[in-house]
Amino acid sequence: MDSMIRQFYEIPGKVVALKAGEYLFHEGDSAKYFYFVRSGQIFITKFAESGRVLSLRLATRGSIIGELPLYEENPVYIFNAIAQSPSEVYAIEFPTLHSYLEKKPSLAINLLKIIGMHMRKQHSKFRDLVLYGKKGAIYSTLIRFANSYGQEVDGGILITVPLTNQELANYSATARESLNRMLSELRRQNVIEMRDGLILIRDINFLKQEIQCENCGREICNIE
Amino acid sequence: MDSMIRQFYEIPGKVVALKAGEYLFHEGDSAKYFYFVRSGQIFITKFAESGRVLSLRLATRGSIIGELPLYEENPVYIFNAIAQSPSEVYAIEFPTLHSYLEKKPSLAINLLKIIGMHMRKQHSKFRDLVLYGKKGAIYSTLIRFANSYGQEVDGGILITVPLTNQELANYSATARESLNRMLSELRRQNVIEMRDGLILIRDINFLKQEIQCENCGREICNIE
DNA sequence: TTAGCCGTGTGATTATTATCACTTACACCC
DNA sequence: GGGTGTAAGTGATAATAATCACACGGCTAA
Repeated sequence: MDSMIRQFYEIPGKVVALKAGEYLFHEGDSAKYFYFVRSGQIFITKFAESGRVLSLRLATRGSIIGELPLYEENPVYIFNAIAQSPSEVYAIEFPTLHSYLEKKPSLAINLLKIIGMHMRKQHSKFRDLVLYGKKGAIYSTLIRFANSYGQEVDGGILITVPLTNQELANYSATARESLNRMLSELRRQNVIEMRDGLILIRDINFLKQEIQCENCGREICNIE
Repeated sequence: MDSMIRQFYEIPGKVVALKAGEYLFHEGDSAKYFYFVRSGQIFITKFAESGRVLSLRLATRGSIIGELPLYEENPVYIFNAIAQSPSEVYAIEFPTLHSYLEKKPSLAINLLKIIGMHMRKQHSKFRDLVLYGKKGAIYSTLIRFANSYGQEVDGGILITVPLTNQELANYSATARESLNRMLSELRRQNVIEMRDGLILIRDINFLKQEIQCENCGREICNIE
């Protein structure tokens, strides 16, 4: 993925540094920049009027952000982007990106590839949620986090991002209590365990089986 | 949308004619062609092992199909495409499309625009389902069909595509019986009515309010 | 040291949705 | 006209998930 991104560094833009918790943009803001992440992690979320929060991605080095309104008339961000940890992003103005895309076909094709990958991710997430309910959403989220931020340790895969139950619930569009109960159940079944406040997945195959994972690969089945 | 598609006609390809009910491709088939629809309507669906069917789109004139695996290593269709009525599609081989995209930046940019639009559609569908449950999925499906295939008539908007309850349920990932009950409820509330086997939406604003429609416009809120 | 806050865990209850089982309605064909 | 098939409609029940209420533990700031 990094190789596809490299090309974008040649486009003039600016580096933006963010502290943990700082917003890069809010949904509804008029959209001026296309971003990609140089370092750190960025939450992508959406608010519901009811007060609920829907978490969509946790972008990391090499992820692009804010690409959706690229060719809109009055571009507006439809998500929030919030730094989870201190982060740096590279910001390119839409008109600048437009002109480079017109001049450099290989750049446009790379962007096509990246966005195509995003589509695939979304489809697979949609599938998991729709066909296997909340359980599907939660198991799928765990697998995605493992693929993006998992580290092989003795006993399984450690998800190296600290996540509260509430945050995990936001990713699976679930009530915190429901998520909590399902995690307890998984713990009882020895599928996961907690280690220093992080989740250790002991039996990822169990999760995959339950949601009839199509083994689409880490390129697609991730949370970035 | 048509203007964006016109360019693709200049690429060498072949016309494929389909009878109603005929498959253009099955999920799992190795993918060789990128298609766009010249006439007729094409169902895009996905099967679950449980026997359930998930309907995703009803493509029509100007819609592109099979774009997802365009840049995959071993491209495979991940959906089924079935003609709903007698249809014609234009088929372009992936390598041919690749070379044209490299030569004509404006073509790549048009494809970017189209795929970007698809992303927006998907996101809004995901939102409706996730935040407002099955009711959200069903109301959203009705609104999308109205936007794509609705005709203003006396008393409301007539959805000019014949749809069984089962088919509608597949679009909303709902049990037929649940869908049926919700439609009955909407009929009782005078929000919809049946006319010659088609659905007439008498009060689309009711549907929009219930799911906190963001009024994203027909370009996005459709089923194509 | 202690009060306050935050996150976790859990029981009880309610709301939503699926499933099962069946009836009715209608079109089509012999 | 009767038989067959397919879709619609509906009651009863079960499964799933949300909501409400509250207890507990750990951390921290006064």
